[in-house]
Amino acid sequence: MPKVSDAYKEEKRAALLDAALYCFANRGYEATTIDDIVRHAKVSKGAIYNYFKSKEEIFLTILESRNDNFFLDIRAHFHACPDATSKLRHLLGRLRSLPIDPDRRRWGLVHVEFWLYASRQPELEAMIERQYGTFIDLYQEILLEGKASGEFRPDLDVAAASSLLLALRDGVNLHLYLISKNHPFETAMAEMEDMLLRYLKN
Amino acid sequence: MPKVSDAYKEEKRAALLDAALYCFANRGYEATTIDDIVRHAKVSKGAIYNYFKSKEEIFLTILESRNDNFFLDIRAHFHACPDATSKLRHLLGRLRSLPIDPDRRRWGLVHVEFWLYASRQPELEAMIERQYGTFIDLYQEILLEGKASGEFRPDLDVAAASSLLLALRDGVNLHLYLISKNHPFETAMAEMEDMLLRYLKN
Amino acid sequence: MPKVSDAYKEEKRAALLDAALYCFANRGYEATTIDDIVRHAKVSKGAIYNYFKSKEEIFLTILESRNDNFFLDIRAHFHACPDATSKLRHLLGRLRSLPIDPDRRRWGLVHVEFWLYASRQPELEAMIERQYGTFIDLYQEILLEGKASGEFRPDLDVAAASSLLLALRDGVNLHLYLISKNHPFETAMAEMEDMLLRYLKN
Amino acid sequence: MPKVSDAYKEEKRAALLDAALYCFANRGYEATTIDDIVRHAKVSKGAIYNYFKSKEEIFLTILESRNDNFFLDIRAHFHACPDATSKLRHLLGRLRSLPIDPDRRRWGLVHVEFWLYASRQPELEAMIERQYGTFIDLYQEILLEGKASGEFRPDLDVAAASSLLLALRDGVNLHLYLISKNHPFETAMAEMEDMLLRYLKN
DNA sequence: TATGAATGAGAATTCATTCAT
DNA sequence: TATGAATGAATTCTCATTCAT
Repeated sequence: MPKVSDAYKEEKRAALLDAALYCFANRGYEATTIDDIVRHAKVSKGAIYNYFKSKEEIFLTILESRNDNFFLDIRAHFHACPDATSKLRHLLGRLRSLPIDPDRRRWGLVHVEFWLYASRQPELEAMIERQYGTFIDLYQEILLEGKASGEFRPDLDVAAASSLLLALRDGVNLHLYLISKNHPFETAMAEMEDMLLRYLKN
Repeated sequence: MPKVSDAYKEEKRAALLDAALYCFANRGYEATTIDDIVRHAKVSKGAIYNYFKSKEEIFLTILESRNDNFFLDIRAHFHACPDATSKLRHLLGRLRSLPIDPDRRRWGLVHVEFWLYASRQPELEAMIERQYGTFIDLYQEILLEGKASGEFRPDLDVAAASSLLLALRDGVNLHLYLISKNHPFETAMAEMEDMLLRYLKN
Repeated sequence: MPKVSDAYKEEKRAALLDAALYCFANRGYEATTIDDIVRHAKVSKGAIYNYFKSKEEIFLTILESRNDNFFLDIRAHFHACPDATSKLRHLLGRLRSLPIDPDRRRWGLVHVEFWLYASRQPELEAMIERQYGTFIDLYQEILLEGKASGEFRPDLDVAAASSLLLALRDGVNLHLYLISKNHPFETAMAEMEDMLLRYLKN
Repeated sequence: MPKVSDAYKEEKRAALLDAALYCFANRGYEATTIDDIVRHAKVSKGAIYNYFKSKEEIFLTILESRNDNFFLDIRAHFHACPDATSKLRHLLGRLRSLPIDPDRRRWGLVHVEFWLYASRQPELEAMIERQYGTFIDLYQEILLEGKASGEFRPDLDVAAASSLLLALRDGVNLHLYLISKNHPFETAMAEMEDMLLRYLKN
C-alpha cells in the first residue's frame, strides 16, 4: 500500500494553502505564480497539482476557508456577549484592530481581489451570494436580538439596516486597506460607533 | 501639409479610450489585452502606441479623466443646491441611480481594480492619495457649510465624519457593484439617509 | 513646375545624412531608429523615404561618402609630403589624434559595425573588397615609392607588407575605440612607428 | 525522485549553447532570434528560459566560456615551449590556422560583435577590460621572459609593446574574418613574424 | 514633395499546466 | 506520489515602411 496517510496529505495541503495565502497577500492573486507558491512551500511544481487542480482552486479554497474560520471565530466570541449591543461592539472592535496588523490589511486586499475576480465569472456568482448571505444573516440576527431585547428601536427595518451595516463595514475596511496615511482611524471609528448607535437605538 | 487636424487626433484618442474603457469594464484591466482594445477600436496594433505609451497609461488616463469629470459634474449640480443638506442629498442620489445603469456598475469594478492595482505600486500611491484627498475635501466642505448654517450639529467632528461618509459611500458602491440579487437597494438607501441625518443633525 | 531645386534636395539629403551619422555614432546602426534620425533632422518620417529607399541605404551612403572624403583628405595632405617616410608618418599621425577626439572614436565603432553588417550580406561583399582594395593600393603606392627612393629596403614584399600595415592600423584603431582606460596610447604609438621603421628600412 | 541527473542538465545546457553559438555565428547576435536558437536546438521556446534568463545571458556565457577555454588551451601549449620566442611563435601560429577554419572565422565576427555590443553598455565595460587585461598580461609575461633570457632586447618597453602586439593580432584577425579573397595570408604572416622579431630582438 | 498616422509582422519573455521518469 | 523539465500559447511593445491627404 504505497498510499501515504490521509493525515500526511492533509498536512501538505494545509502547508500549500499557507504558502499560497502568504504569496497572494503579498503580491496579489494575478501576480502570484505557481512557482512563487511552490518555492515558498518547499514543494515541487508538479506536486501542487496532486492537491489542487488549478491555481484558481487554491484561491477559492483559501477564500472559503478563511470565511468559515471567520464565522467560527465570531461565534466563539459571541458566547461572551450578553446582548446585541455588545455583539455589535465586538464586530466593530475587529475593524479597530486592522490598522495595526499589516498581515490582515494585506489580506483584506486579497478579499477585494476575489470579489472582483468572482464578479467577472458567472460560475462564481453563487459563491459570492452565499458569503454575502452568511454575513447578512449574522447582522440580521443581532439586529433582531436587539429589537427583541429592547436595545434597538422597534421600528428598525432589519433587512435594510443589516445590508447598510455590512456596506459600512466593507467601506471602512476598504479605506483602511488602501489609505495608509493621514487617516484619522481612531476618531473615525468612534464616530462610526456613535452614528450606528444613534441610528439603531433612536 | 496634410497632417491630420488636432480634432481628428483628439477624436481618435477618445475613441481608443472608449474602446479601452469598454474592454476594461467587461473583462477587467489585467484580463484585457492590447489586442482586445485595438480589435474593438478597429485599429491596428501599432496605432495605439502613437497615442499612449503603454497599457498602463491608458488605464491611468481613463481613471484620471473619469475622476475629473465626476468632480466637474458634481460642482455643476451643486450650484442648484441651496444648502449643505441638499448637497448631501444630491450625492446620495447619485448612488441611487447606480443599480439601474449596468455600465456604471461595471465601471465601478474597474475603479476598485485600480485601487488594488495602485496599492501594489508605490509610484501610484500619490495618485490614490490625491484622489482620496479630493473627495475628502468635498465632503468636509459640505459638512463645514452645514455646521456654519446650523443645519448640522455644532460639535460634529468634520474630519472624522467626512472619512466616515466616504467609507460608507464606497462600501455601498462596492456592494451595489458586486451583489446584484435580492438586495433591498431602495430601502437601504432610505435607511442610509435616515442614519446620516440622525448623525449629522442630532 | 512644383519641383524644388536640385540644390535644395541636395541640401536636405546632406542634412539627413548628418543626422543619421550623428545617431549611428551615438547609438549604433541597429539601435538607431528612423524616428531618431528624422527627429534629429527635424524632418517628417515620410520625407526621408523621398531621399533614401531604406535605412540600409542611408548607412551605406554614409560609409561610402566617409571613405571617399577620407581619401580626398589623405591625398591633399600627401602633396606636402616630400617622401614615402613622411607619408607614412602622416598616416600614423592620424591614429595619434584619435584618442582625444570622442566623435571620431564613436565613428570608428560604426565602421566596425558596418564591416560586421556587410560580412553577413553577400551583396555587400563587393563594397568591402573595394574599400579594402583602395586602402591596400594607397599603402602599396607608398611602399613602392619608398623602395624606389631607397628609403625602404629593396627586398620588401610590398603586397604582404601593405596588408600587414593595414591590419596593424585597424587593430590599433579597434583598441583605441574599445579600450578607454589604462591604455598607454602615446608610448604604444611611438613604439609602433619604431617597429614599422625597423621593419621597412632594415 | 526521478528528477533528471545533473549530467543531463549540463548536457542540455551545452547543447543550447552550441545551438546559440551556431546561430550567432551565422546570423550575428542581434539578428539571431530565440526562435532560431530553439528551432536549432529542437527544444520548445519556453525551455531555454529554464537554463538562461535572457538572450544576453546566453551571449555572455558563450563569450566567457570561449575566452576561458582559449586561455586554458594556450597555457597547455606553453608547457611545450622552451622560451619566449617559441611561445610567441605559437601565438602567431594560431592566427595562421584561422583562414582554413570557417567556423573559427565566423566566430571571430561574433567576438567583434560582442565588443561593439559591450562598448555601448556601461555595465559590460568591466567585462571588456577584464578580458583585455588577461590578454595583456599574457603578452607581458612572454615579453618579460624574453627580456630576462636575453632573447629580446633589454630596452624593450614591455607595456607599450604588449598593447601593440595585441592590436596587431586583433587587426590581423579582423582582416582575416572580413576579407576572404585575394589576401596573401601566408606571406603576410611570415612578414608579421619577421617584423615582430626585428622589433623585439633588435 | 511633405506629413505623420497607420500598419502588422515580429521580438523577447512569462507561466499555468503536463508528463516522462 | 514526487519531481522539475518541457511545452507553447499568450502578452506587450517595437519599428521599418507605406500611404492617404
